[in-house]
Amino acid sequence: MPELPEVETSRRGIEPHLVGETILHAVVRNGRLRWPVSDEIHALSDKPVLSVQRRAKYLLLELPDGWIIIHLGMSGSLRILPEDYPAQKHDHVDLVMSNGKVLRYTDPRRFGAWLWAKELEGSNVLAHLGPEPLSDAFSADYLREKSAKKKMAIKQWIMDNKLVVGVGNIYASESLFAAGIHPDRTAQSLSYAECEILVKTIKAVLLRSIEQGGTTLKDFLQSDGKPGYFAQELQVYGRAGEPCKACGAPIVTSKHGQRSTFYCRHCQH
DNA sequence: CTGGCAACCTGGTGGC
DNA sequence: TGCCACCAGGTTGCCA
Repeated sequence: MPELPEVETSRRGIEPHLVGETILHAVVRNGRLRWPVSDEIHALSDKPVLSVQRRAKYLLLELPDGWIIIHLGMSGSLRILPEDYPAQKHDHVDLVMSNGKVLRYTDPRRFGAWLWAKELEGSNVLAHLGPEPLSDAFSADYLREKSAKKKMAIKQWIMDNKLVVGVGNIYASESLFAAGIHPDRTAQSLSYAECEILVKTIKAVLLRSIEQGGTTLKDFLQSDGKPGYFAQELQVYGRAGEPCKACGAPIVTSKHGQRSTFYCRHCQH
């Protein structure tokens, strides 16, 4: 479920329930995630939450002596629940709060992560990440310069976290469609004008999805249990064989790396 | 350094 | 109903 808009939606959903409250302790039912849940998380006790932040697709809970770093992987989600709410099969981690609620992490595929870092700068997972897509650092000048010698397909390149973070498989296809750029184009082949358009459409697509509360695919729910509504606005993702909303030609699908790509042959060049 | 791709894990779907 | 192949929102790590 989680691309950047889903993570930001989760962040906004949980923040008011955590900041100013105290984590009494954690309950780790299954610590075998992408990496083992950090020892410091098992050992949490009586720590106030100072802030809830986000970097790329990582959620960052600031405590007085360090940071809880959470990644939702492919199938993870976070909800705020009453502390006596029964745990289900894939509910792997709870943070039990002083306000009678729990932050519950559910992740069937266990590709997610719960890590601890004393300082964010010392975190392996956050090192080497590119700029945030919604920041001024992600600009046409930047994209053009970084792409000058890249022969990689632009679809794969915009999904590379070293270039820019937060553009996942759904929004890569959606952004390229909105920009009218064919996903097979090499990164270095984009003109400056195309870099400008692509940067602009990536920001617009992500912002719009955040406004809509993320994309509902399979079972993504916001932290209050409501669905995200961006799926209704998807132009190409998951629409193979259906008519392009702009020209009526059938949307086609292909692969870049191991990931499905969706595009319109007529509208994207 | 780059690019390609297998791997991590579970569940849902569609074909036979 | 059963079995099996294949698909899925992300990221790392190993290989050539």
